[in-house]
Amino acid sequence: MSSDRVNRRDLILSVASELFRERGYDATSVREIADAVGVTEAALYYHFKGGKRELLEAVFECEMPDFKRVIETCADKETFAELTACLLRQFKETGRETMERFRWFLSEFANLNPDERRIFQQRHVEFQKNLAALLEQFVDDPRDARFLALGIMSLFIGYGQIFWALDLESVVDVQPEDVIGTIIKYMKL
Amino acid sequence: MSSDRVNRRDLILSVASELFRERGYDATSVREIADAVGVTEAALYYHFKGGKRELLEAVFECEMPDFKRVIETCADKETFAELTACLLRQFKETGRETMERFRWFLSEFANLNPDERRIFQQRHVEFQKNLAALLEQFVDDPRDARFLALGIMSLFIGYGQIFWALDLESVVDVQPEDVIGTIIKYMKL
DNA sequence: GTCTATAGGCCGATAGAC
DNA sequence: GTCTATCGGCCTATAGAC
Repeated sequence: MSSDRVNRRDLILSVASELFRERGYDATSVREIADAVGVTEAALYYHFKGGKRELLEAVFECEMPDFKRVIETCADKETFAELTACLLRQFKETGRETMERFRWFLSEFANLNPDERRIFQQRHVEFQKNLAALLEQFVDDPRDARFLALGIMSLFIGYGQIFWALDLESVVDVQPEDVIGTIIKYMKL
Repeated sequence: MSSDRVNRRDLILSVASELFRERGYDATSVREIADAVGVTEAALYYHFKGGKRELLEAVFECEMPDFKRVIETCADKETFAELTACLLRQFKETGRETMERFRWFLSEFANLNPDERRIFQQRHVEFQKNLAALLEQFVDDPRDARFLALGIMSLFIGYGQIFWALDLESVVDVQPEDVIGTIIKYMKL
């Protein structure tokens, strides 16, 4: 069937994506990917003529974290407390997956070429700008709004890397709202 | 000379450590390490009978981040502002290297066995407890002190991963004192 | 302790039949 | 499009001479 054919490439991509994230690019062989999909290496090379490296590029593209939805969901809040509560809620719902991707991009950063790095960096700059725009409602100095946006971003990502990627949650028994929430509780805004 | 002989093992270790951090464990071959040291593979296997895996274990041990010095340096501060300023100063001085190691441990987490993971996690729990103890001077609720310690840790590590490991500093042009300092500026402590 | 030589395996990639 | 078969190369690791 035609749809089977069309989907075959996507299937390879999603399997490769999972294995790359699980074991890392260098530790994953084309053989393993082909086996997991249930095709031969030769078939895989038919779909990805650029070989393993093209596979990586395709995974980069489709696994790139996207923060647009987070900003959109929290755009209409009228107080700082409501805004941060909304961000925290989003983080608890979808942050785990985003943080796993972030960890992978970070660990594979050495395998990216300058262009690919730029794209990933640009995503974060974009998020920072959007968040800063939201914060300007509650902060007089736009410079402060920008720095606060970066700080909040650091706080969330720091939590994600320590407690989820490093699995410290299994040792310490805290929740995002405890750690991030307490910092925010002490902020005069 | 005897000292040459004693140091040979350490030399291999430091070269391996650098290559592992630069390219990752899986992407670094024993051949490359031996070449970089200037010995043959066979000589390397004489010093590390457990092969590549033993090399990794040894690197884990000697590259493990240690926060003791940070806590000691900032232990005598009398206000929250002084304490955070001291932490920020330490971070600017030695944080870059610590954060590079953190990034590496994070990216190689899948290659660690449960025991090794525990040791790394334990280091962070220890730091958190020490920092919480310092914060109890300025915060009434010990529970809040603990959560604030975790939050501050998240903030610093988040900054390090985003702006240094991801090299966002080259795109955004901020400094740790801008981002972390602004968050702290808005805290009522 | 360090070397040379080599075993044995998995790697990425391709040719050519169907 | 998918297969079988295969190539040359690099990998980890070891045996044995010096």
